[in-house]
Amino acid sequence: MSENLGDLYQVKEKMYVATDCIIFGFQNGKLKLLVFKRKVSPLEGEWSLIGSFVRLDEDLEVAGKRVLKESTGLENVYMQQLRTYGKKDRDPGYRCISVAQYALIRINEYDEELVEEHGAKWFEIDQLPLLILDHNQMVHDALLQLKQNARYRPIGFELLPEKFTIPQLQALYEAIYRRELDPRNFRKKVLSLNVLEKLDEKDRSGSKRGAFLYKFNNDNYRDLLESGYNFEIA
Amino acid sequence: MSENLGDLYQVKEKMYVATDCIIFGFQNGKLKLLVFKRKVSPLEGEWSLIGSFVRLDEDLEVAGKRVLKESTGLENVYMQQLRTYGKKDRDPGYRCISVAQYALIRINEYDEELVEEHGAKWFEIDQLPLLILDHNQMVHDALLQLKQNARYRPIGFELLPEKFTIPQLQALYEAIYRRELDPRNFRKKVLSLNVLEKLDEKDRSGSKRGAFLYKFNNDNYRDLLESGYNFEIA
DNA sequence: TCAAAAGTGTTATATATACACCCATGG
DNA sequence: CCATGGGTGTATATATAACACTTTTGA
Repeated sequence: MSENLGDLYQVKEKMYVATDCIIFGFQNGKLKLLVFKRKVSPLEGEWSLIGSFVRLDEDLEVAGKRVLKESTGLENVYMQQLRTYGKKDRDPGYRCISVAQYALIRINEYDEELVEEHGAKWFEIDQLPLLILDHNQMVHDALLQLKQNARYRPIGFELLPEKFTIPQLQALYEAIYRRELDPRNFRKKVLSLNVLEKLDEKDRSGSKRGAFLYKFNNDNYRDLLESGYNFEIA
Repeated sequence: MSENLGDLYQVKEKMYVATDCIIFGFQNGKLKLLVFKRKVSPLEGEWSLIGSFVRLDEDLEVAGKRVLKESTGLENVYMQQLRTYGKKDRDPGYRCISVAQYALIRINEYDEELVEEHGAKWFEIDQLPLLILDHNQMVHDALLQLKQNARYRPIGFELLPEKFTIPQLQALYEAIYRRELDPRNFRKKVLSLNVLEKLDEKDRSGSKRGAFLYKFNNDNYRDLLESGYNFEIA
């Protein structure tokens, strides 16, 4: 029923609707992307994002989560619609529009076997291979939105393990913003937001001295959002 | 070819793809929306956004511009994809996803006859009627994005006539942000951006004394964007 | 003992906010 | 001559940016 003018002209043509997932992870101070090697023709053997056709009885959002689960085993992941790519000749085979969605996952939690089974591989964000169709464009747009989004919501936390150190968090923001941040200013700012809980443990993987672990406090975050504050960092 | 996992399962089903336009205008200090009275069944006589099915040989973006032209006569309008609405039962008739796009138009430039022909009407943004399907949700989302977008790009200018006064511009931002702004601070800020050209004419429609008209300087705007500046106002 | 990362405070600068009066004009 | 909206400047508070040294510890 979303026709209006369409009705008047009696032009009603169905087309394929796909969804492609831009899966971000963060490891060793680097922002990474999970990319898939196509096992089927056409374009077999080329790199692409992980996607699927949307089924008739399936919400768009559900389709995205299904793809993510099928390829990484993960559920309950932060996922957000990016935009829809609908150039008429974007897919040379047949008319197909694609709703791109991006996911932020904890890279230590995914199912490695499943990922391998799907011929997927993590690439550093600035060492991406050529992807099929408009997938490089999708990644480019997703990075831009991630950058903007990170200013207003603490989505950085979605990419870190439950317990993380402040230097790790800083490295993540540096990777997203693609610039260095001052450690004193960063720490001051992020602690002033009052959404981090300091734990008694230390993580010694990054240095001999070790850095204190923190975890994210969701309640305080909600309060903060409601009070109209924003998470602009650096 | 955007299938991947989809291929593996051989699930390939076509569906309808529509586009709906959220058309904003600004008049007498009020933000307004152009809404359409359905002339066809089902839901005949109900208010809805203006939309159409996307044709097989038509870019998504082109479909949006076509709808806008067919309903208002306008071309070369600022238009931007909002997001895609794809709940499986959003349209009770058949499976149809809709790519919402919003347009900012100069309310003094549209083709009144054409609009009337289509049974369309301007509503003030906070006096909108109930719209069909998820169209109220679309408007809600568009308003939010407009608000956020206005902070970083001078899209306010798209809604004003070519020549406008600073009080008009302020009223527009007040309508978008839904709060009052201080006239001294607003003027200072907006002039400091160096994208306004003061003209020798005055507009006396708002007061006896009259207010100087300005126009928007696109070249300086481009420079400003490149230098990384943002248009955050108030 | 030293290399390497963690942690800490202060100052300067820029930006945002608050605020009140005069100006020009048509009616 | 007065009511109405247009136009202006300054002082304060807040946020951001710049900057260098001490601590801890395993190798």
